[in-house]
Amino acid sequence: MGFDDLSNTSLLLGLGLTLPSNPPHLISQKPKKPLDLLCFPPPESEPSLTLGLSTVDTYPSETPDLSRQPSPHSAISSFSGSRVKRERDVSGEEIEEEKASSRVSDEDEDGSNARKKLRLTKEQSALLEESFKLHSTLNPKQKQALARELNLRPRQVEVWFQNRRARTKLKQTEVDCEFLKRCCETLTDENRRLQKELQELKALKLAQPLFMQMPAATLTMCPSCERIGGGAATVNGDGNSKGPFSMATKPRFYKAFTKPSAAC
DNA sequence: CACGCTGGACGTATTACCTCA
DNA sequence: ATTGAGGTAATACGTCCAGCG
Repeated sequence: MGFDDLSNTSLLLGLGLTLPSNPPHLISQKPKKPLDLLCFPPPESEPSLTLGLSTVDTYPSETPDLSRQPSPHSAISSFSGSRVKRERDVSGEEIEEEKASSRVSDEDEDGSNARKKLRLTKEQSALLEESFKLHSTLNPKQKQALARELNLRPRQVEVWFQNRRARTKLKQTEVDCEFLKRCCETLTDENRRLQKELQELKALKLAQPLFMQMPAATLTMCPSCERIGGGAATVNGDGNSKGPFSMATKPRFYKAFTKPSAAC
């Protein structure tokens, strides 16, 4: 995902309590470790500051729609009591599978124990990718089937999925980081511009005699926010509004809003 | 040949669940 | 019925390092 893709998305900046909003596949699973902090949206119901994209497709590989397919444990959870037994049975199969697999062995032909690097074929990689798109985690049956299909050991399939998850997450983190950096730059620029505007307005106010100041009715209003005079927000003598969320209650007649504030 | 990158493999920590005393 | 210990399995994470360009 490049930043070109982000151009069509709106930015969400929120501060407050977030209700648990775990994706379905996480709800159906047994609760595991706390989710990664970079997960969007934040899963914990604590006060949080979020900055994210409004599009749901932002993290396709991280939050695949697993609600339509069995998650690694949801398929087993309905068996509750026999869960471990079933998994152990499958693990037994795995051992047999590993013994039977002739493609890779822990030892080389010459008997040395050096770590031999497996190179997956294009077909194997493609099938694994395809499978990962469907579900980023595998239940034992799926792992078994995939391993059989690929002529690999289940352990290799498992490792591949582990690495794939980790590296997908890493990549996404880098993208998020880059995106947040850009947001930060933009907001810094905006802040600088507004500070400058404020200074100029103050200077203008001091320079003008009181009677020459424009009556409120002639002031230009920001067309997009239209907050002047609206609502219950009151403006004190300094132009500062009272109330927790009011802003931009002072008209901005400078520069005629050639560059309306992003806050509007 | 050296170097950096990619990705397969592994070790460890954590968590959940089960069995059993 | 409850509880705590021990065992097992799955996953995340960090790291190593072979192989490749």
